[in-house]
Amino acid sequence: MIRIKDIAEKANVSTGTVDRILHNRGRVAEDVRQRVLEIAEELNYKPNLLARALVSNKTYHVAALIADPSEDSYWQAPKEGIEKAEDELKQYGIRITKFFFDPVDADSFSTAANKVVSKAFDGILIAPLFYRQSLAYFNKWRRENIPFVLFNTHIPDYEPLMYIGQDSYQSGLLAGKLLHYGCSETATLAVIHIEEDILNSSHLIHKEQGFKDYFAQDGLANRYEILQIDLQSNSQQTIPQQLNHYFKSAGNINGVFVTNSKAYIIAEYIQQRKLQHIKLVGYDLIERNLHYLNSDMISFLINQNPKGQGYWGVQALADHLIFKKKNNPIKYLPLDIITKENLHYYIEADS
Amino acid sequence: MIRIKDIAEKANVSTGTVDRILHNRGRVAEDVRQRVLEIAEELNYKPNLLARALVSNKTYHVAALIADPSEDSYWQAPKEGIEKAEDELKQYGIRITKFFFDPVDADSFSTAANKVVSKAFDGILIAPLFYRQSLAYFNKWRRENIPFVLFNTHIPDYEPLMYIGQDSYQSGLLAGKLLHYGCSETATLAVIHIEEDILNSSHLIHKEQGFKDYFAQDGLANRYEILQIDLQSNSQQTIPQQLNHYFKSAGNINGVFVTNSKAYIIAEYIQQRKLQHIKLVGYDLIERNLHYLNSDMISFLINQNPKGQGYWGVQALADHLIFKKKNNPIKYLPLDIITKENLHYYIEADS
DNA sequence: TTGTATGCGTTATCAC
DNA sequence: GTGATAACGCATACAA
Repeated sequence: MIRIKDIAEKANVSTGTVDRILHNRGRVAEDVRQRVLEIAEELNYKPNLLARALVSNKTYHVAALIADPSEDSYWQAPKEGIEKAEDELKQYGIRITKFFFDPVDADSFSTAANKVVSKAFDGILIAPLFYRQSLAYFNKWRRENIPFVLFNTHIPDYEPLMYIGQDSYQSGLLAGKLLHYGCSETATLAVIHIEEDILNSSHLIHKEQGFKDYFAQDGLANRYEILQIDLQSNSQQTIPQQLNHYFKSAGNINGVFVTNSKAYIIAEYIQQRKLQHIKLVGYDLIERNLHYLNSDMISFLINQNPKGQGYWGVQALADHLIFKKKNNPIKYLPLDIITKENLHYYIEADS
Repeated sequence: MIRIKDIAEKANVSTGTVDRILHNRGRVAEDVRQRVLEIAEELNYKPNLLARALVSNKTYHVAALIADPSEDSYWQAPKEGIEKAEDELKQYGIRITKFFFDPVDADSFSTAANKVVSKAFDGILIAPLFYRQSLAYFNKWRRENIPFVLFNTHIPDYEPLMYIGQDSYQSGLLAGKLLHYGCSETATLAVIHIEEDILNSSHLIHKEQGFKDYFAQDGLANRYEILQIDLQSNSQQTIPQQLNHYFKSAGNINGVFVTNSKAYIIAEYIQQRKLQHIKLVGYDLIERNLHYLNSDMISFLINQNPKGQGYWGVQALADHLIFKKKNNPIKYLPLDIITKENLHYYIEADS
């Protein structure tokens, strides 16, 4: 392994000079600069990250801005991922402060983001559930050169350090495949959005589009009918009543794709109405879904590794802050297909 | 973060003394020993792994004993995983020497293992495909206190540092679920072993057992017929001929589970005979399988993350050698369900 | 039996 | 512009 000292000796300068060149701190003669850079290149110098991390025993304060797990248990997993990463990285000087907001309340998001802004953090991990509210903060952090990592929801064009999360469109395609495989040659399928403001959630639209595009491929187009259903509990009818209506008018529904983590609502309905033949695909390993996965009401859950999203988000910030490593600006986590039989590998994934 | 120095000050001794106590190097007064250990406990001392790795810039020589990828392309992935880990760990002093053997030749395994034994390595990663031949080496390494990690094939009772790999029985259950989900209320299914000496491969038996047990559960037992088929190309008939025979005598086969990475052989047969309605589940993301996965001849491939097995195997040795960390003695990697639509996350998984 | 000094590779400060 | 040098936390050789 080549050290700075090796480069220095070969170039007949001191380690201090080499260091200044390698870090672009100026105060060096141009010819020396050229020579040293050439030698570093030639020797294929790679800094020793251990030594670097050891010497810079600075504390880095990172803010994590996520939805409150007590409002929506889905957010428990990202929180755990963040905490796991913090645990591993705290000896390298990473400190994390978490800020929670209500996932259905844009104002609470802004309130939390304002708290973050008032504190001067070295890096920020954020799940920008609210598009419009997020933009101003992104601009501010970009101006101030504070690195921020997005996860769960992608908002391009604001140069985050990284986006970590799902490929929504692709997951819709996958859901299509799973229902197609489980249904006969011809079938009626429903895409159901539950308790969502669809127009404000581009990722739901992408999921639906992926699902529909799956069945638009050669030979499938006229054999499968795709319904789009919207369920909101705050209307005149309860959700089961609304479902009664849809299921009656559709005649016979063979498969259902729920675009968020609320598949358990459909599963419950299926169970009560004894419609077990309906294949059901949804998202996310939350407890109420797992219950129906284990009783075979839900066929498959697509897992977007929410814990991993939190974990890798913090790791990306650490790579940047501590190790000055460069990462890809985007990291899609695998779309894991979960069924009763492989579930436990994914919920015990603690190593 | 608590340092050795902090403990030393609190105990009114020097850092050298604390160090000797913490590492059990003796030459300390018993009362001092007690006091220091108490203080370390009380302060919750955690050694700084960075500093430790930095100072002990020893080179650790690790041997990796795997099957030759040019004999069976499945082994390309473990090899890549090993190389990826080596790349990450070489700055911490890990050097890996790879030894290849022919996966169908027990003698070549012994030859390779003998080479390993003659060299004095600090740690060994091994895929013990041949049970009987492996045992003597395990005993030797255990006697000499050389840590060895098993992957791909589990041989308990010899105290490896760790086993990393698949849970064969569970993967059989999973295959059962996938075929059950894709078939109608009643069906005939085949478990096919291809080119294997089954009696000598306990993991194939476990897979088959898991598969059968899936269909032994309540309500399924008398609706599904399970055939067991053995294919060997070195008999009088070609494999397609043998398949003709089985398929004819069975009447109608609706689904096939191939217990190793050779599902492509069945896929080819299905395609040529225009039996596309047959659902096919197999193992492993090798190129010939992927081709048929993409053309929908193969419905699902179960991935056992062979690259991850190599990678984590080396990591486990490094944790032990460099960081003196303790790991669980067993690590089952997730049984990933792969279909055309989520495939690319698993083959590009390089981050 | 105990304490001190030195070095690992990098960074940062300071004197020249 | 440049080159010594100290420091990060740990391990260890050697002096006491």
